[in-house]
Amino acid sequence: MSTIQDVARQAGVSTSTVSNVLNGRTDRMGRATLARVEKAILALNYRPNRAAQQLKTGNNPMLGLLVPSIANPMYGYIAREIETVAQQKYGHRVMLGNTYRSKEIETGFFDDLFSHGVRGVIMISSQLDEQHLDLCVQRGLVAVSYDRPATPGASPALDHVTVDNAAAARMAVEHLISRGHRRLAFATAAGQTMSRREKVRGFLAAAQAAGLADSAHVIEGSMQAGYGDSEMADVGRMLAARIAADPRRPTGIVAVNDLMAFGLMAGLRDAGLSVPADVSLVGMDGLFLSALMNPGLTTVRLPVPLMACKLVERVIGRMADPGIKPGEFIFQPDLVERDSVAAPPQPVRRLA
Amino acid sequence: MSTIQDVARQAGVSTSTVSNVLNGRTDRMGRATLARVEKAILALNYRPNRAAQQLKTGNNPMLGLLVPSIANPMYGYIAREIETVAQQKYGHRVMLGNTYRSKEIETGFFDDLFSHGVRGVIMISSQLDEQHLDLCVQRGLVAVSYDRPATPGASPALDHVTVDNAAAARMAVEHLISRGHRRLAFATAAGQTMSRREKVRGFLAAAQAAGLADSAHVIEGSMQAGYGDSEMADVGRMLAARIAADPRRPTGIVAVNDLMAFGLMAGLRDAGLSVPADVSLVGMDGLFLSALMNPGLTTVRLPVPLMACKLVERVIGRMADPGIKPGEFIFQPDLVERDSVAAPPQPVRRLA
DNA sequence: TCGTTCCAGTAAACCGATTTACAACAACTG
DNA sequence: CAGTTGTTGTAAATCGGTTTACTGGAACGA
Repeated sequence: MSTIQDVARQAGVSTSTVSNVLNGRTDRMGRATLARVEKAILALNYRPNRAAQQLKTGNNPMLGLLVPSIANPMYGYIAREIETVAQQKYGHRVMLGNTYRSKEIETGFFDDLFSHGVRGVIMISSQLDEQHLDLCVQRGLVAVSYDRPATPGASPALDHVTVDNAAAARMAVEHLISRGHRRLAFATAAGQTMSRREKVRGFLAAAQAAGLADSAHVIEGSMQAGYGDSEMADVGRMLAARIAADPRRPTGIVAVNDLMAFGLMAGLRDAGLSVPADVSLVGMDGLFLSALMNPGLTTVRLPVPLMACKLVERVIGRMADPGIKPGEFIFQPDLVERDSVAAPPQPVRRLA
Repeated sequence: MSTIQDVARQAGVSTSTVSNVLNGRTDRMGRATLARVEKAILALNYRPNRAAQQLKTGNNPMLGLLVPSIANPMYGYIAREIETVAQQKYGHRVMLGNTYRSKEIETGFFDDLFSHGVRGVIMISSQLDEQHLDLCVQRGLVAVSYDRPATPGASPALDHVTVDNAAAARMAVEHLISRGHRRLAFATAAGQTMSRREKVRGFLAAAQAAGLADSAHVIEGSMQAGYGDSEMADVGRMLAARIAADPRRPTGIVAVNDLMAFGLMAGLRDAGLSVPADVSLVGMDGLFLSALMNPGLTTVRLPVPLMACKLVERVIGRMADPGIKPGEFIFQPDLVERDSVAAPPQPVRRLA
């Protein structure tokens, strides 16, 4: 690997001049000098050593990206978008970490970000407890959080980029109601996250607004590990068994996310129930996989590419200009209709 | 952020001594001194600056990880395993990049690895052309490649960790044959990769061995973008339409991977065909999602966690000891039987 | 007592960039 | 001609660690 000294020697100038070229201060030298330096850079295939740059300047064109589990297709999708815009639009690389929703792992990741001189991080995780985040923000990290609204009253030290989760739940409920459903359920996993809480709130509010407060319930399955990829679907599957066993079961179910919906579909099938003939189902996320399910899953789609752009734009923007105040950015989802919702089954009238 | 100087001052020793503590050379000092230094480190919550360490020592506890697209659930799964063992077992972080199977993007990633002082990279991508890899290996990168066997004759500069793709295809074929299928197809996407080539070879060989050479065909769908996540399923969907339209269509299909199988299932359904009543289907990969499909997808499962361990072990091992020669590590897959394979439909006997 | 060895620890060079302060020298200006 | 300004460039300090070569003193042996 060649160094700035090699380039300087080759071009017959000082390292300062090479550095000036590197940093666009080309007005400080003659045209001929500039040309010589550029030629030398090309000839040696020179690339500045980031470690040295960073040591001196204190920052690193890199972003931290924390996801609960990159094996979750939703997080994989978001991560793809984030990495792509960070790289192509801003020239930043990304350092990836799976947190498994563990506070210790998150804290360890922050430590490593610091020691690597990374100053910005995108957090895809919406644990209720934000304290350890505040701590790392105090230490100087620029953090942007996905999928959780700002905690009212808490110090707004983070940016929040999120979908309107309550609206998403409302859209799902209204869709089911418009098809004639009256007995509704919201299927979710144990473990509070901000987004789940918001979705539950939206679900309940929408049901109440339609006068269905008494026949809308939240069903919660427990998770062992607590992060969700395959486990989320497993929870759905178990939940489906519970639902199927209930004689007064709901006819329309809203799933907290697509993976849960996939599990629910499989579980209902296991129990001999048909979607949508026996029960209708609406997912949330809009994974490309939802189009491949049988039946195709009706789902509330998040504008992932837009949100990813905003996430990256905010971290990098705020790293460049610390004067920018953290903000909250709420995106609107939309409903994608497929085949998992139909009219509720006609109750079989018992002959007395 | 506190520096080694702060620690030295606080403990009343020189920076060399602190450095010795940091690097485990505790025998070079008295017990009391060691204790003072350790106390100071704790008190200041000191973490060494990686950039400075790296600048001096020339390496960085970080790995590059290249995937075609992290939105592909299979790559997400592998990436999760890799990141987890790299971090937990070896204390290395990972820098992630989506290559979209573009040689330019890959090369750009290598450049950035160099400038960040990263010396090891895991490549999940099996393009036929390995030349640009050789180039970066020459420059001193330790590269480990997933899912491609070593090119015979080529310089074995890389480690190769791969599943026995030919055997995987053979298992799928033999399973179909054991259920009575005689007309077989292998569904794949355009664009040669090593693993696809091997699978095709295994498919054809197994068919021939069973005396079915004339009724086993490879069906190839074209891709625009060329990397595969949602696109791979789209190709499957299109391919299914083509298959359904064929009066002499195969009764048993092996898909190049699970995503392709998902697309195939959806496409066959679109065409009014039933899996497995009309056509049987075997996938490859063993995604957790394959268990959620309707019907559950029978698939050849790759031992992803084992392979991920080996990948990480090899890169890090070879970075530590350049004397280790690159090797080839082949893992065996296994068949997971679900509900997408049945006996072929009885041909309807036309009344003459 | 002198010379040697060992122990505990330090000073200083170095990794590869950035940046500040300054130096030549030419060209104006009054 | 002396003084000012502008242009083009450089020397050297610095970021935060690692590592080599060395030092002061105690302990030991002869």
